[in-house]
Amino acid sequence: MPTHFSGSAADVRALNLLIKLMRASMTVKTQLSRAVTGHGLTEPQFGVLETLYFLGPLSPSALSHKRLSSGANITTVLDNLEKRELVRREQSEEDRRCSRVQLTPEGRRLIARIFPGHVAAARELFSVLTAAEQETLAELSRKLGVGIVERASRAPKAPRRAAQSAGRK
Amino acid sequence: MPTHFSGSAADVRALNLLIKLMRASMTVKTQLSRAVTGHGLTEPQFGVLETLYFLGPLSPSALSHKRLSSGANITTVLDNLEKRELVRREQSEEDRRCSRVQLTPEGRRLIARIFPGHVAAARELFSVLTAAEQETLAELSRKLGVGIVERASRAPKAPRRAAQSAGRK
DNA sequence: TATTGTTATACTCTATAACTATA
DNA sequence: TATAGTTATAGAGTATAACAATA
Repeated sequence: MPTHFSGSAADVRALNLLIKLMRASMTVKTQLSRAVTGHGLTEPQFGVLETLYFLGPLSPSALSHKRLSSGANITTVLDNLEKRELVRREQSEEDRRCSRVQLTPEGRRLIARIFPGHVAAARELFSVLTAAEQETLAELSRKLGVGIVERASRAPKAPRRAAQSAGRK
Repeated sequence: MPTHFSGSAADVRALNLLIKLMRASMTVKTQLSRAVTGHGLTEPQFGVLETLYFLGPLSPSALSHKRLSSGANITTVLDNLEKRELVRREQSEEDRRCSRVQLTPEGRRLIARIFPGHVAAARELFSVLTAAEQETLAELSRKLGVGIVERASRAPKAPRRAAQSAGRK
């Protein structure tokens, strides 16, 4: 798509970056998802297991924040994982509205078995870049991701940074 | 998740890059999708319209290759676009198995209206990086994406380049 | 026989809104 | 009233397999 588009230099640069970045990330994602689907897991399911594996038991609402999806959606994904007995929900005793989601032994076993291969596959894919290039790419990605989130939180709605709560009331 | 993982230096580097790259691309994608869903389009629908807009009429099979999804899936997405009269299918006269998918005037109008804002939004997001950083990120992304695809096509199935058809029979 | 495309089928994901239980 | 989570509902995406039409 890079052709046919005429705009400012900044527009052309942005579009070029957008295409390259999306294509690269999609390619990586697609390649890596093979290992995951091979174990009968969908990508969201894998993401939830991985999150629980590294962060420990979490409430559904915490999971929905971490995974950036709605509560109802997390409920669905957890239902599917619970059917396969990979996670378990336990009700909290202090606040009985809350629950804690944790890996079952089988769930832990599965993610522990998949994860090293997942990393190895990523290492293999990334080996088309030198170590230095990988580090540069990681750093620029980090700066981009963090920068966007920070900017968004600084100016929740308005396009310019203006004191929003000081506006009309 | 970067914590808690112990592996070789290459593994740690790969996992770090994977997390940063996926997070950045997801953040960009999520931000940009708002404009698209605002027009009642899903991401796959937008992708198909965009592809037809820049490449002209294509067959469903060509679309499924471009978009990296199955033929049946493209059929579904095209059905949904056709319901809204944004694309039209025409049967080829030479090879009557084939068809050509093209934008309707409304489809062209819609994508032409959305696309500039899409680019502008990308430009705005990427402005957290300098122009030089954007170019570096694009170049490394390109190298990564192209490198993976080339490597995969060189060794279609086997992990090592060995004459596959010379194996057992 | 091989190719193009659709149908049939079956899930999973996803969101919004309404609801339950608790605080 | 507000919060945590589920249910209800609806639709879109996705894939595999079977099929039709054509080459």
